[in-house]
Amino acid sequence: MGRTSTAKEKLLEVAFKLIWDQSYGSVSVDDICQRAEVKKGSFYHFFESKADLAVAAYEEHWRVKQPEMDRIFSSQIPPLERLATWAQFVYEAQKQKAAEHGHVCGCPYGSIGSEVATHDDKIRLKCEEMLGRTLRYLECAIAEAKRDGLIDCPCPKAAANQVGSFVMGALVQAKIQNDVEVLKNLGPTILNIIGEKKAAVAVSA
Amino acid sequence: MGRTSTAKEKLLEVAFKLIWDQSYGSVSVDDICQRAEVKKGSFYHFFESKADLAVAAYEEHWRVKQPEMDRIFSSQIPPLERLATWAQFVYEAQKQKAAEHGHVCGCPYGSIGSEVATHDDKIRLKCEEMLGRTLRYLECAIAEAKRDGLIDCPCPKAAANQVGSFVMGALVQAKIQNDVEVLKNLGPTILNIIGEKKAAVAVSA
DNA sequence: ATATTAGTTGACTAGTCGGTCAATTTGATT
DNA sequence: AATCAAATTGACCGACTAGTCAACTAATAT
Repeated sequence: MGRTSTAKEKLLEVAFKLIWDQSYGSVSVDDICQRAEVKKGSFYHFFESKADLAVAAYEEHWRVKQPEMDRIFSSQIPPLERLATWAQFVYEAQKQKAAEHGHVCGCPYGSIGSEVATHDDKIRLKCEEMLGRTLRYLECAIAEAKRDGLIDCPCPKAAANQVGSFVMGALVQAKIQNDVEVLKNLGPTILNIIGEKKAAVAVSA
Repeated sequence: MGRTSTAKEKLLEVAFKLIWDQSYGSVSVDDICQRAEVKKGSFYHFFESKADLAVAAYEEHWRVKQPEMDRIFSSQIPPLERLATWAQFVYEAQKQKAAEHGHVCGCPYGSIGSEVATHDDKIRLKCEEMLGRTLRYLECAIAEAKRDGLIDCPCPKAAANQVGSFVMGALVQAKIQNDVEVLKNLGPTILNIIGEKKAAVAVSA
């Protein structure tokens, strides 16, 4: 039935990259079409609006990202090591992005989410959802660390939120200062927030 | 010499409010002029560009905010209490803003800063400066708490950055979730991050 | 009173914005 | 080979964008 096309996929990919690299408001539909080598008419054949494309682009991005997250947060890996690996991953990913684009790009959920939060509920809700999915990995790892007696943490869910806030804030700072090195050592602070038990005997001395 | 005017001050005030409430990109010069009851011609009599206005608005905002920060971080107050008061202040301020505008507004430095970071260096640098000024209060309080032996903290400056990241991230999350209650109990986590000494004897048991 | 200077005004530009649409082309199915 | 649905195209829309400017007004200092 009818002809086939890769235009939709190209649009999703280009849109996510462009919006992440710049911002939602400063990237126009024309920009996206030009970079995707797709005419605007085709754009509106596949998407109802710019906001709809953004939401779809987030979902497509997650489809690619999830396996990576599943690997980092694999049950085969000790829970605290998962968090350390994730922290390192965040740093490395930002470093690579920064090298590609010439500046720190920050968190695509946090930056765009807080940009449009007060005037585009569709995108805001999608960003909220993406954040929630990420926090679930954190909560799971923290809960398991607690079960293993590795940390002293009354509420894994609250702790996951705190860790999420800290990392998100660090990404915002890195973007504003345009300095990826802000993200170099998130790991230790994360462990500190969730109450890692350090050699307790030493404290009693 | 010549006639006097309050237009400039009105523009600064309205611009900051509007941009904070919405975003830099989605607020037009026309919007600002309309709300300030100033004609666009007058706008460009006082400011060279929209970006220039934004930078000036940040400075004007700080002029009003600084005394408040000086009071919260007064040397007369025990250092850890300063941090707790600030945490409470952030929460209360956001609650009031949210009640006024019908949605959480978040951090004017973080939100706008990360929105424009990759395509407006003037504003980015101003936001960086505003963040730096805020971090100085934190660092000072943390250093004093360390001096007083209240906390176990190797580097006050690094700790201040961590606290700043955490609070900033919490503000982003609050904005994206449009829920001010995310900010209700920042205090304890802040103390946790900077290594508050809890009854050490209990740990040795 | 008058010259000077600062502020005001509204019409104007050229370009961009998100979005529309009818005509056309294409490729897979039959 | 014919059919039909899906994809492409480019011209087009009205609204809006940041920014300009020459004419005008009014307050102040002399």
